[in-house]
Formats: sequence, C-alpha cells, structure tokens
Amino acid sequence: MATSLTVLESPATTCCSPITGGAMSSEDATALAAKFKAIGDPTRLRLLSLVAAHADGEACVCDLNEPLDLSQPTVSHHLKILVDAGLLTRTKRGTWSYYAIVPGALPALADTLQV
Amino acid sequence: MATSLTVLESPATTCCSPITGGAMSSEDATALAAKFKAIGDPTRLRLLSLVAAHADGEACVCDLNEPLDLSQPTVSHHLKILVDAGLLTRTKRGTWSYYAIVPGALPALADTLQV
DNA sequence: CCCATAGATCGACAAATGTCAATGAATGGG
DNA sequence: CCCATTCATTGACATTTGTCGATCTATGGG
Repeated sequence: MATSLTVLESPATTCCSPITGGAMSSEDATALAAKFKAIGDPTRLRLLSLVAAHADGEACVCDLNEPLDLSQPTVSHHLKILVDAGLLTRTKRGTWSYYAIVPGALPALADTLQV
Repeated sequence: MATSLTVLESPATTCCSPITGGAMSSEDATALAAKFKAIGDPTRLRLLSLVAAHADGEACVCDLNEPLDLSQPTVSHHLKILVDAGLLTRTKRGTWSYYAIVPGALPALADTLQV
C-alpha cells in the first residue's frame, strides 16, 4: 500500500454551507445532519477519541472493544457508521482492521458551526 | 414519554474536553453526544439556520412553521429539543414565543471538534 | 365575558436505532 | 490441512425518535 496519497477527493473539506450563513437548503441540512448524527452518540464519540489517542492515530477493533465494555459486533457496528459518515477510514492488514480518523473531517465539521 | 433529557446547562462555553484531547470519559461523551444528537437532524439544523438568519436573530414559531412544511406541534417539538440541549433560548412576549440561538453555544460545540 | 390566535402538551403510531448472540468470512500458524 | 483469531454480517429485540391530529393553556381584543 503506497503510503497513502489519497487526496480525499472531497470528503472532508466540502460538505455544506455553515449553519449561520443564511437559510439552509433541505439537501444541505440532510447531508450535514447525517454527520452530526454519526457523532451524536456517546459510544461513537468515545470511539473517535480512542482512535485519535491511540498510537499512530489508528486502532484495531480489539483495542476498542475492551475500554468500551460493549460486545464486538456492537463496536463494529458503530465503526461502520463512522466510516459511512466519512469520519473514519478502515485499513485491513493481516487479520486486523485498523481504523483512523479521516484527516480534516472533524475540523471541516467544526467549520459549519462557526460564525 | 416524560423523558425531558435536559443537558443541565452551564455557560455554554464549557462543555467537554475536545474529542482529540485524549480518551474521553463516559460522562463527557454522553453530555457532548446529547448536543450533537440535537443537531443531528435535518429539521433542527434548518431551524437553527432559520433562526440565525431571521431579523434580530430571533423568530417565533409562526415564522418557522411555513418554510419547513411541518405541522406546528412537530416544530414546537424540535424547538424544545434544541432548547433543552442549550442551543436555543425561548422568550415569551405576548402571545408569541421567540427563539434565539444561545450566544457562543455553536462555537463552543465547534471547539470540541478542533484539533 | 366570549372568542380568536399562538403555541405547548398529549396520545398514538410507524420507522429508526442500539444492543446482543449466533454465524459467516478471511487470515495466519502449527 | 486444520484450527484459532479477528472482524463483519445476520436476525432478533426493546427502546427511542419523528410525525401528526386532537386537545389544553395562555394572551389579547371586542
């Protein structure tokens, strides 16, 4: 895997206009709400936090399973939601799946809340 | 259902430690997730946007009812969720209820996503 | 007083969500 | 080969959520 060039076609940087930038379109609202909904769950916030705090910014499911005290399928379920929302990446190496935060995704989300 | 789920407001400036600032406590995650969950809905995002874009930064239910094409009870329901989350204030003047964005609430939320 | 208006609350309902146990799929070691 | 490990998927379940119609509670005007 050639050290990730992955220019992230547009995942993080372009999302929606900021909330306070005038009335929102229904489409923008739906797209943006999907991302906020993804982080609108305690378990998923802790997952992001755990991944970010882990060595090299990535962690496998086995690293996340124990501190959350949830079943492995449940953790995988939440990780999938975060990946689908464009907030996490998944990389498989050997038997393990490594999750990492999509670069710039959270700041981009934060920008939509700024004035 | 009498769940209310009040987020227990303090200044709106202090909420939780940022996501990327090390592993999150379960309590912080729950409190922060409640706020993100509040804005994790298209209708509520549009409500915030409409209120922010309205004259003097405040709007009554009658202003919000029509552009959303939802019933009045539904709009009131969403407004209550935003108030309980500490994102909107409600002020009653005469027959009307005026909603406004809590100053600094959104930037404070944004900060928890920044690096 | 009576009534119209604005908005909150209630009761009900379908749909979505979070969780788990069980199972399936891929990988690597003996 | 077989088997253990890691993780994803499936099916099931209770809970929560978004929505509406109906009703209740002010408030203000005649």
